[in-house]
Amino acid sequence: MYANCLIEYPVKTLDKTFIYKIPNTLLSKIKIGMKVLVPFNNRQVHGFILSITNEYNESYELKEICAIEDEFLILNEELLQLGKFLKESTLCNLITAYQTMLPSALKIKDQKDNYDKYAKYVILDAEKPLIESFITNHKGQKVDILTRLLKEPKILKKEFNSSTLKELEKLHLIKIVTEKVYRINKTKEQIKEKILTSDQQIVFNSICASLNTNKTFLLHGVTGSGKTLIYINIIKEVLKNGKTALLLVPEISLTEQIINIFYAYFGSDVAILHSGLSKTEKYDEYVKILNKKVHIVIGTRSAVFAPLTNLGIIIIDEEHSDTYKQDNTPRYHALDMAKFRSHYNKCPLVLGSATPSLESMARAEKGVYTLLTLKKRVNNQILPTNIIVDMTKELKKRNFIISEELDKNIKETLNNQEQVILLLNRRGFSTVITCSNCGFTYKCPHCEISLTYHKTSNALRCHYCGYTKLKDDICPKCHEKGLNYLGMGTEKLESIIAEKYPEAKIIRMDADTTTKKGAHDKIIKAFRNKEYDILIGTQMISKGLDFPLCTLVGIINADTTLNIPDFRSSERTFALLHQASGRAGRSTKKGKVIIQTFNPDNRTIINVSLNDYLKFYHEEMQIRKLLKYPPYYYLVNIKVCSKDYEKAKIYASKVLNYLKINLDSTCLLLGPSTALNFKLKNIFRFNITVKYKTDKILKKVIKELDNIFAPNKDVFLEIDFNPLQL
DNA sequence: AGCACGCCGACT
DNA sequence: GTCGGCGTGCTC
Repeated sequence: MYANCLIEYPVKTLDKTFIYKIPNTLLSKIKIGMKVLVPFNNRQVHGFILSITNEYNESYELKEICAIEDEFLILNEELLQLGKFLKESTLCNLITAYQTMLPSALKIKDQKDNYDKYAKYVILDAEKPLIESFITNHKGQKVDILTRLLKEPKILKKEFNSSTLKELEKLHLIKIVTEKVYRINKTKEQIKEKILTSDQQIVFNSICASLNTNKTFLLHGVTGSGKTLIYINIIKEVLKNGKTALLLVPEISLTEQIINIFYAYFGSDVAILHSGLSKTEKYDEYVKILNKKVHIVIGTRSAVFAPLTNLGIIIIDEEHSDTYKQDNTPRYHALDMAKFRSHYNKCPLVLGSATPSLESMARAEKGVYTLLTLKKRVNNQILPTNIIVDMTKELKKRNFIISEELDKNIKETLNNQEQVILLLNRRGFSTVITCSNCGFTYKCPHCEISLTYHKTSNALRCHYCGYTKLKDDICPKCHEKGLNYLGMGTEKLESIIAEKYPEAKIIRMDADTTTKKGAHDKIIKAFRNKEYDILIGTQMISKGLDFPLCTLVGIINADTTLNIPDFRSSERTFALLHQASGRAGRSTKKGKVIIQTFNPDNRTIINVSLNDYLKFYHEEMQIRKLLKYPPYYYLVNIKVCSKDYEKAKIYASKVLNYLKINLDSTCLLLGPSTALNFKLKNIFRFNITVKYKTDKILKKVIKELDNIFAPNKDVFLEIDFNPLQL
């Protein structure tokens, strides 16, 4: 028998299988998907067995497989195929695909010692009557131990004095056993079952009616409409059928609440997978899944590769979130992987969001996905009232940061013993020039995208098409000398607020205050327990959190994300502001949201204030159609990278030429332009973007291009299909 | 990737 | 004469 093996090195030249003879000693043990050790070019290397054959008729002599690395870690048929799909959709090496699918402790290179954790337990070693008679005839700790063991099947050894245990062991009354334990252990809690509302019931029913199909559902539910409860009920249904469930969430730390609810409902039947776990914890959780100890997996992006078998449902919560796309190789989208698994397992895929991505909504409109809508919040709470404040007017009143309206409302809310959330998204790092007099921002005439200021060249530039304009001090709209840099961090805001409202207790949550493990959870819990009155934070406070006492949300500057030079900036802004406003008034009291902006006429901001996703969606679709962006066109971004500026530049135009010749006229080409991170780690990168309608020819051409560049040493390509950022 | 083979320059 | 530079090519 012979085996085709994939070698551990992630290089193009080794991106193929090598054939080995299976020695007789291993014949019975070896299986497809196993990690093995093989001789390779006078060394021993790790590899995966991809297939086994009994045919071999080449002329050269074969080497034998040395050993099985891990008898129990096996990539099953589904995962092996999923890896191939991952390779195809991102053009990475096959070994890279399999490596990304495994937790770090099980990656092929990791010289695995033993990550398994064991514990010693005491169990009974005699019949019940014998134990009972011993108890009646004796006294002391020995009796205590035995009495407890009659009630509990096993008890941790370290709870008792070991010499006492030894005596009992000698009498053959107890035994000490070693068992594998998992580092994370949760138990079910007693919870009062919530009944679905009639709207929720309708959604639940239509998904349940399709449990044995690979339909994709888009669940568009307003903030606070109780999507989590629907997920729980569907999963219960799936478990009843003996199947398993996969729930993807954008970021675990922000979704602590969901996890806790699931632990409460399902206890040890849940495994979690995310970056916050230690290597060993992750290993444990993975092994739990592999050993079929759990039926439910909750996790972030890479959890889409969880080795669950017999999947009955896949749910992607906050479907629109950017975190589902990996931003380094392989640049996959969890949604695509989920679709593959949904087809493979013939199980439905549910995409949930209050602000679906335009791509998903468009597919739902076309009937590719089944659209399910939850229009009402549970208990019929009304959505918050949104007030737009024109900051250009406030500036004239010398209110730079807090408008009169917001100030008034903060005071009122504090007086009512209610809570305030202030959102300031300073993620827009690239300096944007805005006129403080009239709110004007520069836009590229070709791309309708904000221009970015480049200090080195003293120019404004479009990162999409390369359009460049010299820096100007005078605003072209109002002809005043009002052009200004925008930018203030949460830290500065905190001190301003502290000064303005000295009686209020303030807490800040952003990347700086949440570096430590568990810091997120601490801040959230403290705020929910009303230890603080005002929460200041970046976008991380906007998602899925539930603060019943919060009735006011203030958005300090709604424009920061709007001005990021990206065709998705409107979509992101809408999602962020809508999510943030959804934090207000989730309990009995009505919420209020104050949106401060320099662009009060901006369609996105107006639609946020109207709480109208569909209106936003339709308007934004018009713009995408006009500018030929997704979902009307697909995008692929090719970065031509080199340490040598000239080489990068020359090869970029070569790539462009190659594409021009080989692609048909329905494909549109942009660039080469300098990429957003033009010079990163001393590597220069040029962007070329292709807009296309069908990927039939395109995939082939890009693949070919990739192969042409593979042997090149000083220039390399980074290819990103469906990029979120260019 | 990593190692052998190979063909040219400055040294005991 | 020989040690060693890293260019090229191959790995079941």
